Amino acid sequence: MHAAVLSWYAANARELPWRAPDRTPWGVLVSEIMLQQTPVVRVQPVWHEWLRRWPRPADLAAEAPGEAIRAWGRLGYPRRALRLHAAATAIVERHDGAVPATYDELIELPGIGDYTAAAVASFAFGARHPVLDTNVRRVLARAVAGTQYPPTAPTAAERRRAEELLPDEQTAPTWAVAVMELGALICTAKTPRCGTCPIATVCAWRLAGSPPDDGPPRRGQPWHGTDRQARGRLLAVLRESTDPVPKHQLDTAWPESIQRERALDALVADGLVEPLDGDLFRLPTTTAN
DNA sequence: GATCCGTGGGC
DNA sequence: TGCCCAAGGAT
Repeated sequence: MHAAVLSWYAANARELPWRAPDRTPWGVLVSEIMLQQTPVVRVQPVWHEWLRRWPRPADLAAEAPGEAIRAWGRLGYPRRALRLHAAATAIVERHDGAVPATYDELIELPGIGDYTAAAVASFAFGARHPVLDTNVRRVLARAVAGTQYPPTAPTAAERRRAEELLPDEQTAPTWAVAVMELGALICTAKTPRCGTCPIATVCAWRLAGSPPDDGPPRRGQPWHGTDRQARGRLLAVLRESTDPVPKHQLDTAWPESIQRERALDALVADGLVEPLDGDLFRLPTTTAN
């Protein structure tokens, strides 16, 4: 299975800037945060702008956190921008401005969990570490476990599987990115392209006749009318303005007042919005808390 | 462990 | 047309 996946990757890998030979660990870290729950096509232009503007962690750390939120644009989940700014600050304070190379150091940074720590250690520093993202989990669920989808949350069995499949340190990072790419391009969630899959002949799910998922139905999250939508509307107004925005202008962004106030309070509590005297609001100029 | 947290494209 | 999904993390 390894040889088939690795040769497929060598022939089919997308050319992405965070995979280029001249990439930096910082560029890899920024890409991993941006790619959390956000498709590659939307990340690319923003990534270029960030790396042009803030080529090193210290460059971002020197900015107001609100600038990170503004430059985040419409990637979604803007808390990621805030945490990336906090991570840059921590990198300057704890690591002399250099992105740390080990999983244990990386996972201590804000906004970096198991996946991102493993991915940065692996892709930026060549470490041997299981990288369990949604793509890898789906590929292993099908190819090895024989199920259409992985469990809702990563399990010990999945980790053991990923560990067992991990090749030597020389190959581990390429293996990780290759399986991810296979999941992204071929072994997709909805309509897998089994006809062009390099491991279709050994895929347990395929060999079992591609049985449908027998787990509980995966529930989609509601959107219209939610606090999340309201927060998005409010923050969009603030991103558009470099000047403080009067509250009555925010009121036009969401019609329902109770929910609007709750969302605005939550944004302030999260440190994404800074309240000023005189019913004015803006993106944060200083770190909250 | 369940919830919450944005956004937009594809089918 | 909605619904599903996209390199998760924090609480």
